[in-house]
Amino acid sequence: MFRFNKDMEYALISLVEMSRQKEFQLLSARELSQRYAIPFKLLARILQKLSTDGLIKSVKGPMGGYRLNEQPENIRVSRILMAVRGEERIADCMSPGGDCAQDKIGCIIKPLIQVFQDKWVSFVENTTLDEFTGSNGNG
Amino acid sequence: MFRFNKDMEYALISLVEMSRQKEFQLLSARELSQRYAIPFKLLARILQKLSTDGLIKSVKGPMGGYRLNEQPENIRVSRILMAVRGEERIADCMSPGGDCAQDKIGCIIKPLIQVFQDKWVSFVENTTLDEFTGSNGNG
DNA sequence: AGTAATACTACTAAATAGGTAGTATTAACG
DNA sequence: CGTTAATACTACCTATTTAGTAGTATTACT
Ligand code: FES
Ligand code: FES
Repeated sequence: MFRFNKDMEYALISLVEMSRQKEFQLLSARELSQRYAIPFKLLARILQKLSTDGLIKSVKGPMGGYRLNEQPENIRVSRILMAVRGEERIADCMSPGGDCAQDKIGCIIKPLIQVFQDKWVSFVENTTLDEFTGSNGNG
Repeated sequence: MFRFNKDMEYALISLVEMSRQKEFQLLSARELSQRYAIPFKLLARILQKLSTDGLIKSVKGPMGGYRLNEQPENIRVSRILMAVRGEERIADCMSPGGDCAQDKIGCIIKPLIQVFQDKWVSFVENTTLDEFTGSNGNG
């Protein structure tokens, strides 16, 4: 609960790495997979999602690979989440029209859940990739 | 990923309900279980965790049950999380001494993960139960 | 033609979440 | 003192989600 999963971790690693490439220089799934010991096919699938979204650009064939399609300062964490995981809420009842079983008497914790949801959305909307690419703490 | 699970949902419902009881009045697991259609044994186990933590007080025997052991304004969400789930981070590498596989070259996304971790902790530390007990939005 | 890259889909394994069951302990009440 | 209704604890099972594997198709450089 409330944990980054591997897909997001791999997506973030890939995007940060790409942001460090020289402009228009491509980075292949194979290269990333080996550099970070990430299962190749798994990583490829994630990169394809980022590509479908338009966050990154893909080039097929030998010498192909991926590169960022946006400036890091324009890449919001919310967009990465959307590309990799699709639309997601912190609880089912936060979906449009969604609700839990206690609708008759009114759910007593919905306001609480809503506060979490709003804060979360605000956070991922206001956090961009470039905030992290500069400082490379070891660890 | 980043979703409330049932345990937390049930814990929150229980705590908010207790905060609405008259002072020192007990609420039993059976009553809560029926009122919210929550599996009894499952709910009982969660309440026992809250009791072990000291968040709520338990009374055994007929006429027994649970009541809040703290003022709602002193119950931080972080404490509820700790009682129900134990120590948890948004990623393994956020644990003391923890790290991902890329320690040689320095993990490029650790600063990013750290930002999330810090913001998250700050949020759950600064959010208390009483912020929600007043407004009971239906839905 | 051969090869090295992405694209797509189906499947499997591992981990987590959610729920069930049974027994022990405690205390009110007749 | 026995019955009963409550919490306390532990083991187990099932369902869902996460993580990883496999195979094939497509594209384009050489
Ligand atoms: S409506 Fe969200 S938990 Fe009840
Ligand atoms: S140290 Fe946290 S993902 Fe690398």
